[in-house]
Formats: sequence, C-alpha cells, structure tokens
Amino acid sequence: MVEVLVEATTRVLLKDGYEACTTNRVAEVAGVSIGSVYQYFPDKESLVLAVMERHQEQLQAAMVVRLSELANADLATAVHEMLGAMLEAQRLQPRLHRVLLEQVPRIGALRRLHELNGQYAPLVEAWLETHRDQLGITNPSVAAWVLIGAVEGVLARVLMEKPGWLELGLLQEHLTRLVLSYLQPNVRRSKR
Amino acid sequence: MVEVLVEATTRVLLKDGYEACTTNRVAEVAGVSIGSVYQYFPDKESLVLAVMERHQEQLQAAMVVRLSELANADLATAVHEMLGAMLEAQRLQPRLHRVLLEQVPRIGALRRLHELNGQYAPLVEAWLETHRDQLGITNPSVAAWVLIGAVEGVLARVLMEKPGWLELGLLQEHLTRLVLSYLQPNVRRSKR
Amino acid sequence: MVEVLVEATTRVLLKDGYEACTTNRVAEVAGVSIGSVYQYFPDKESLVLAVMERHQEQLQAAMVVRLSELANADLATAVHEMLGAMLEAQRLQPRLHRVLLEQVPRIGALRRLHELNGQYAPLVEAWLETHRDQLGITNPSVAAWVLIGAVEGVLARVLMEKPGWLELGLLQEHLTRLVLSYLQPNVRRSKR
Amino acid sequence: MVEVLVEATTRVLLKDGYEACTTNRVAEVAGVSIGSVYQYFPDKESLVLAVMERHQEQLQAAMVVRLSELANADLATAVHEMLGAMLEAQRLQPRLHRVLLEQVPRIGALRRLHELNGQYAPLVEAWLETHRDQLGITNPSVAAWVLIGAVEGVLARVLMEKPGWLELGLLQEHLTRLVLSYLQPNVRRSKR
DNA sequence: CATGAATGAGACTTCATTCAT
DNA sequence: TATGAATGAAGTCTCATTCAT
Repeated sequence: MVEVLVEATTRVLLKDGYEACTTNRVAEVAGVSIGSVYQYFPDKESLVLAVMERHQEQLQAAMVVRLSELANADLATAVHEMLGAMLEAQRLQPRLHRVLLEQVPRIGALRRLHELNGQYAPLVEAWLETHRDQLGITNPSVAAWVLIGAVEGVLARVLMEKPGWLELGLLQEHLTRLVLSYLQPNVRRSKR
Repeated sequence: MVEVLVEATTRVLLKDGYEACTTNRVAEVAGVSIGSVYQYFPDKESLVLAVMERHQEQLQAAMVVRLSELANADLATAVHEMLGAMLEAQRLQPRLHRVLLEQVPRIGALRRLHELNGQYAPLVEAWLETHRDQLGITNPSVAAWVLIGAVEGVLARVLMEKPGWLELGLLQEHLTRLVLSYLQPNVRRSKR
Repeated sequence: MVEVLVEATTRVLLKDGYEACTTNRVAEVAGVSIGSVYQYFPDKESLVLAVMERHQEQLQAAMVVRLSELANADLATAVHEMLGAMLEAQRLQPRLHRVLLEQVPRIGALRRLHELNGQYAPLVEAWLETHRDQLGITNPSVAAWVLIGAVEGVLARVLMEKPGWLELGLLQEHLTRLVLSYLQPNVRRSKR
Repeated sequence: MVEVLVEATTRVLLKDGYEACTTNRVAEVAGVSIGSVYQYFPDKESLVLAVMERHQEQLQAAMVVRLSELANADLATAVHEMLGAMLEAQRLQPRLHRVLLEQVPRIGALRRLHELNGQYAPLVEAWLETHRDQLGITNPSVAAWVLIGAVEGVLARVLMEKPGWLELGLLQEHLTRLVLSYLQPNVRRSKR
C-alpha cells in the first residue's frame, strides 16, 4: 500500500506538477480511498518526502553498481567514472528529479533533499582522505563539501536548462576537469 | 506604493516564510488595503518576483562597485576578487536569499531567479573570451555555463547549511581554486 | 444532500433574491459546510440551474396530470384545458418562478430556462400536426413557435405585474381566445 | 458627459456583456475618470438604466415615424404596419436589445424595462377603444395587456433564438394574424 | 468639476484533514 | 483496516464606491 501510494504520488507529480498534487488526487490515482492515505502517511509532505527518498535510493543504487568496478582504478579514471555514474543516474528519471528540484517547496522537503545529497559527503571525504597523497588538498572535509556543492549546482542547471546535455559526453568531460583540476591544481595532466 | 509593497513582502517573507506570505498579510504589514496590492501587482506571484528582482539588483549593484577596481588586475586576482564580491554580496541579505532559494515554488518564480543568474553568463563568457590566451579552455560558452552552475551550487549550499562560513575567508580561497584550476589546469600556480 | 442543497438554494432565492444568494449563504441555510456544496455542485451557477430544473420538472409533472384526461376532448376544450393547466402550474411556486425569471443572470442560466421551455415546442408541433385538418395553419412548426412565445410572454407578464390574476379565470379565457383564434382564424366559433 | 457615459456603457455592454461591464471599464472606455461617472450617476445600476431608456426612446422614435402615416388606414393594415414597425425597430440594435433582455439582472433594471414596454398599454388601449365597433372585444384594457405580453414574448424569442427571422416577412404575417384574429375572432378575413 | 489612488467587504473556491461507519 | 462524505479555515482576487487633491 505504501508502495502504491508513493508510486501514485510520483505519477501525479510527473503528470500534473506539485501544485496539482493534492492528497485526494493521489488517492484517486492510487485507486485508494483518501482515508487510506492518512493511514500510512501523517500528512501531505511526508508523501512527497517518501517520493524523494525512493528516488534518491534509486539514484544511489544505480551509482553503486556503476562504481563497484572502480575499486582500484587510477585517480583520473575514478573521478571520470564517478561523474559519469552521477550523470547517468540523473537520466533515470530526469523529469521527476526536475519537478522535485523546481517545484517542491523547500521548507522541510527540499531541506531533506539536500540532506540526502549530504550523505555523499562522508563518502567523498573518506575517499579524498584515502588518496590524500596524490592530491593537493589540505582540508578534505571542506574540499568534499565544496565539490559536492559544485557538482550539484552544475547538475541542477543541466536538468533545468539543458536536459538534452545529459545524453552528451560533453558534460562529463567538463565536470571531470572541474573536479580533477581542483583536486590536483599543480599537476600537469595529460588531456583526457 | 510599489516600494512599500515590495518592502512589506520582503518583511513577511523573512519573518513568516513563503507559505505564510499571503496577499492579505502583505497588505496588512504594508498598512494598505488589499485592493491596493492588486492595483500594482496582478497576482501574488508577481509580488514575490518583484522582491527577487529588487534583491538581485542589489546584489549586482554591490558587485559592480567591488569589481570596478579590477579593470586591469591579473587573472588570479580578478577571479579571487570577483568571487569575494559574490560572497560579500550574499552577506547583504543572506536570510532573504535563503528564503527565496528554499521556499519559493519554483515554477515561474524560481525559473525567473535562474534567469536572473543567467544574466551573468554572457558577461562571464565575454570575459573568458577576452582572456582566452591565458586560459586552457576551448569552449568559453560551456565553460562559463559550468562555472556559473558550480559557483551557484556552492553558494546555495553555504547559504543553506553553513551561513556562518560567509564571514570566513575559507570559502573564497576554495572557490578561487575551483575556478582558477578549472580555467588553467596545466599551469603551475603559486599558492595564493 | 443534493436535495438539501437545492432546497436551501430555493429558500435563499425566495427570501433574499439572487444577488444575496451566495454559496456561503446557501451552505449556512442548508446547515452544511461550504465544502459540501462544492462536493456536489461545481459552482454557484449549477446550484441555481438545479433549482430551475427541479422547478421545471414540477411544472411539467403538474401539467401532465392535468392533461392526461384530455385525450379525446374537442379542440376548443383541449386548448382551454391546456392553458388552464399551465396557469395552474404557475401557481405552484409563483414567487420562485418570478425570481428565476427576473433576477437570474441570463447568459447560461436563463438560456437554460428557455431551453427548458423549448421542450414544449415538439409536443405542440406534433399536436398541431395531428389536428391539422381542423386548423387553418400552413406551417405547424412556426405556429408552434409563435404560440409558445406568445403564451410565455403573457405568463411572464402576469407573474411580474399581476400575480393576483393567476387566481382568476379571466386570463384563461383570454389566452384561449388568443390561441384558438390564431389557429382557426376563419372559423365562426361560439363564445366560450 | 452623460451622453458620453451612456454611449460607453452601451459599447461595453455590446462588446463584453453585462458581467464584464464594470464601472471602471465604462470610465476607461469613455475616456473619463471613474470619479466623473459618479458625478453623474449615483451607482452602476443607474448607468444601465440610462442605456435602457435611451434604447427604448430610440425604438419609440423609430416607431412613431413609421406609424404617423397610418392615421386612417383600415384595421388590418394598421395592425400589420404597427407590427412591422415594431419588428423593424428591433432591427435597430438587436444585439443591444438582446443583452439587455438576457443578461441584465432584472431586479430594478428589468423591472424598468417592462415598465418602459408598459408605456404602450395606454396607447394600445386607447386605440382599441377607438376601434371598438370593429372589434369583438369586451375589455380593451385586458386585451391591450394580453396583446402586449404576447407580442413581447414572441419578439423576445426571436431575438434570442432566431435573430435572422427579423429580416424575413414571415414573422410579421404570423404576428398580424395572432393579433387580428384575437381582436376579431368572428370575422371572416381575406388572407393577407 | 475632474481626477484616480485607495478602499475593503465579501465572493468564490480549494484542499488537507477527520471520523463515523 | 478501509472508506469517503463532510469539514471549514483560509486563500486569492474583484469591483462598486469614496474622497482628498
């Protein structure tokens, strides 16, 4: 039932946008009574939150698969592949991602979205720590934080303004360069 | 009157957030009749839009002052100062900026906010074009686009998660590094 | 509930007129929440429309009873009785009928009222067709149309200006004469 | 000024209908300040009333011209011409007439419209009185009243449902027959 | 007289939520 | 547990009218 409701909410969000995503509409699309919605979700916001979380889980799952192979790739390859994985993940449900990003009122909900993105921070930080010797950074914690913000910012822009670019390799190159040269500013690198 | 209304909207936005920012409340805080609100603004959204635009103008004005002195600074200094100006601009009304970023329903309004930020694109692009010989970039247009996204992303994160960092020099260093090394990946740079 | 709402609307219409017939007032008089009004009627107009339709049904039902006995009366009697039935029907709720006629904004609603009256046209036409041999008319379709207009016009005038006359036989005689002599202009008739 | 305002109201009524006929819109179309409207008319209703009255005057004026020649025509001709004059009068501003009839809320305003039509009553009555010897009627007062109602009813129907018929002679024949045979039920008449 | 900015009561309508069945 | 009719607070917006200039 929870699944049915989250599914229905996603569908409504996609088809009609956040404004038109009323609890009654969700119940209708789910083929369930409105009462049942409140049996499983305390309020409207939690419905949307659940959609976000499920979406985020899917993104992560998609990335994990892609990244598991990178165990001992070199730095440049690792970054390149990781960003590729992120871009690919965006392609899973770009329209949903965009609606979530654009239309959902942030208080509460978007906050949560950022928290979800924040989950990456420790992972990235740990990774930076591990490769510290190859990197020109002094504060892995801040570096991770800055990188996540920067990549998130570019991804958000793509989604909102140039969704078509998700299909191109273009962005992956640029992001790789952004990240790599930030991490190794003094290193002369061969062009990828 | 327009001024009074925009002012009142800003105040309500700051004090009560977007959800509680109703037209009646704005009128009340402005000390005018609700009718007067609709004499000058066609609907609620346009009120918030006006706040955004005024805010953006203030940001830009603040930056222009700060940047006018950079006419013939060297590349590294120019980037450093430009980012310093942006960070300082954020300090003007960080809470307003945050509310705008976090709570305003995006379709329509946030779209406009991005458009406003998009104004920078041609400027940045032109600047990159001008300094092309010193830069290791091949496509100034995409580079400008990526940089704006990245910086925007980091700034948004600061505002939402670490507003205190706006006061520190920390961020400026990191952003400078992010931008500079992206622009000149192969150049050995002295530590700033 | 639908019944309760139509009933309440009728009451408000009668007591306060169309202008004062607001959805909130109807809900209040019906003793229900305003939300319930919109659960069953899409908007204000449809409420009034429902009143009209119910009223019209009542008129027709009243007439049907009265007319069922006329199956094989002679022409003059048939016309006389039919008009009597119409006049009597008006007496059912003359004040409601008047409010509907006088105050309801016509576009949409009054249009519908005329449509409802237009239902008579085919019946009258068929009847004229049936008795064609006794009548001096060449175009039953136009004749029906003219007669309905004429009778409607007189009835409207009675309602608005001389509601008292509904109680007298006076009008029935005059209308009968109007209709009969129109249908049989060349026939010498004994005074009814 | 009064003239300008009545003119503007007429224009708005025709172009946008009664609902959209707001006082501010009238002022705008008249090229005058809203304040000036209230200098000459106490409220919105009186504006519409003035339009009605001017329209009615025009109808009457048109009819007077047409009827002045009938001084000593025979009965049948007189009726025929009079109805022709009425039909022709409707052609003056059929759309305005229709808006007035259909859309204007009657309380107050439509009442007045009927009063204006009621002006005919004494005239018709007097005329019936004059020709009493040729007519088979006993109560000229009621007869006049009924005839006006009947003709009004047919005219209203034409306007609303078959405005095209105003151009045909068809209606004039039928109305003439309606009126004449009502007035002279026992008289064998040659077909007009 | 003319102006038109300002007024504000109040209309219609939505939608998250409850609760008796 | 599921239902869904009922709720009603609250929101946006309109427009006839006023009154100081």
